[in-house]
Amino acid sequence: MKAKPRQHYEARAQIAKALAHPSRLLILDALSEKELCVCDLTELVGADQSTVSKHLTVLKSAGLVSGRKDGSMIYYRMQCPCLGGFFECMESVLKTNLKTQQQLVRAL
Amino acid sequence: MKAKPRQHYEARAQIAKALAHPSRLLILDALSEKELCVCDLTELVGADQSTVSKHLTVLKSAGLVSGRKDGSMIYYRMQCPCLGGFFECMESVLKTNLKTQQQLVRAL
DNA sequence: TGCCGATATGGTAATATTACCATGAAGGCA
DNA sequence: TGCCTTCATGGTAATATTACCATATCGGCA
Repeated sequence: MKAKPRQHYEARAQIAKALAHPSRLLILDALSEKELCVCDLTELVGADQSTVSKHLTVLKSAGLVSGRKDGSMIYYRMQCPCLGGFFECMESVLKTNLKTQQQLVRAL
Repeated sequence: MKAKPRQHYEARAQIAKALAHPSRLLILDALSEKELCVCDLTELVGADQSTVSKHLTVLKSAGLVSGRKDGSMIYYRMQCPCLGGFFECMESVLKTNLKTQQQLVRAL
């Protein structure tokens, strides 16, 4: 591994941080199908509108979603098709973790 | 999208949180090449040994790395080959963000 | 213009994360 | 056994994240 500057990892950590909240993962999951307005997402998440708006700001700052203005509403959409691969990776990690736990239980 | 329980996203957020720190990304990057002991990683990260140990605990709890004991040392290794795909995804997001910024600058 | 619905932002309290120091536990070796 | 090295853990202070309320902004419409 060639040493990369701290800045390199800071930038990547920013993206990971944007993914590190259940509500934001839910939002991304919903947006992976079609674009939705803040009101749709607010209802979906079930939190205060301002809270959802701030989550969207985080996702947008990380470059994971983008907003399209239409009248008084703003439709958000996913910006990164590759995120699907990440979600699959998380699934496989969780599956592996589950197997590991089962083995531990069996060994009792 | 079929509605998934909150728990579903909580579990995934835990994994994303484990990735959401520059030092931990640096550690994973190093471990992607070969297994390393805590002392190697402590020197690499340049933080207190206890700090690095805690980072490793976070990564291990998330199921992203595993430790192998050898004498008085513990060698850590990556547990999830699929993480590479995630890193590529982050790269592509960062690249896209850069392009977007350049376009904004050009539009001035 | 005046009001309303949709979003964003500022303020603030609760909670979580992080780093370091001090210390504990366990293995290797004289 | 006693000491040293390696790693983990408890404590604590600084910082970051998060949620909600209140409010500002902006577009549409009467």
